Amino acid sequence: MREILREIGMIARALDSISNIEFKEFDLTKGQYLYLIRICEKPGIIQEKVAEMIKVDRTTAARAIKKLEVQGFIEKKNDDQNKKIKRLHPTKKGKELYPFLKREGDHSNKVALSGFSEKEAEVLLDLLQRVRKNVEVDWDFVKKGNKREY
Amino acid sequence: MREILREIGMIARALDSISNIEFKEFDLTKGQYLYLIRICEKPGIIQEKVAEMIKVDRTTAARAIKKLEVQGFIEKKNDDQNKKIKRLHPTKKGKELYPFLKREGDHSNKVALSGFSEKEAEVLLDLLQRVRKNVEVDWDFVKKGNKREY
DNA sequence: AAAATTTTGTTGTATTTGCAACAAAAATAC
DNA sequence: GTATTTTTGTTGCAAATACAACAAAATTTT
Repeated sequence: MREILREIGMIARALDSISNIEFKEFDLTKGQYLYLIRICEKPGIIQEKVAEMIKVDRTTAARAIKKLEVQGFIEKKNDDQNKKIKRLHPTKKGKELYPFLKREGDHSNKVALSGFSEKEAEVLLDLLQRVRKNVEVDWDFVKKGNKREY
Repeated sequence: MREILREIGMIARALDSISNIEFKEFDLTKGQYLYLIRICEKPGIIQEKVAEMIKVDRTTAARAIKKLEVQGFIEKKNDDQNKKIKRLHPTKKGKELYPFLKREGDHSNKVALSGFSEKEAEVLLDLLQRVRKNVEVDWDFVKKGNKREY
C-alpha cells in the first residue's frame, strides 16, 4: 500500500511542472507562484510562516520572497511592535496577478478531479488533510535535526 | 475545494524533504532515491521511461541517473536490438541499498496513514490513482509544448 | 527506399534549492 | 535583571533542476 506516497509525488511534480510552465508568461520563475499566492491570501504573514505552510526550507523561501520583492510583486514592511519580523504584503502588481494564479489553480483542480462526484472530492480532501497532519509532525521533527527511529 | 492540490503539494514536499535528509547517510543526494528505487524495481528500464514515471524533466533524470552510475549504484547496458537505448540495472551496491530505501518508504507510509482504517487507505489509493491519471494527461500535453486553454 | 517525424540521449547555461554558519531581536529561564 | 534559548532573517557555497539546442538511431509516412 506504499504506492499512496508515490502517487502523491507524481501528482505533485506533474502539477508543479505545469504551473511553472504556465506562469512563465507572467515572469514568475520556478516555485514563485507558491509564495505569491500565500502572501496574497494572508497579507501580513511573515517569511518563516510561509516556509512552514509550503513545507520548504527557510532559506529557499527567503530567496524566493526576496526575488518577488525585487520584481515588485510584494513588499516587506517593518512591524511596529517587533523589530525582527518583516510583514509581507502584495503590491498592486501582485494583487493584479492573483486572479490569474487562482484561475490556473482552479483549472488544474477541475482537471484533477474530473470524473469525481461531489462526495468523492470531499472524502479525498478529508483523507488528504489527515495525511498532511500526520506527515507534518515528522517533517518538523526531522527538519529540526532529529532522527526518526524505525 | 482547490485545497486538494495544496494538500498534495505540502505532503509531497514534506515527505521528499524527509527522505532526502534520511538518505544522506547512504550518500544519496537530493532526489536520487526516486530514480534508484524505480531502477531496482524495474531493472532494464530506460532513462526516458524513468523520467515519465517520476514526472520529472528528461534532462534532470539523465543527470541524476548518470550520477548514480558514477557512484556505482547502477549501470547502463547497451541493448542488443536497439543501439539507441541504454538499459538501466542496479549493481550489487545498488541492490544492497534497496531494502533500506524500501524500509524508509514503508515507514513514511505508516506515518502518513496513521489513524486510517484499512478501508480508508484503500479508498485513498483509488482516488489518488484517478487523480494521477487525470493529471498526467495534462502534464504530457504541456511538457510537449502545448498550451492548455481555460 | 527516401524523406519526415519521433524517440532517446547528451551538454551548455541559468536558476532554484538547501545546508551550514552567522547575526540580532525576542522570549523564556534562572 | 541577567543569562540562555528560540525565533527570524541573511549570505556563502554546492548541488539539483529544467529549458534550449543538438545529435543519432528508430519509426512512420509517402
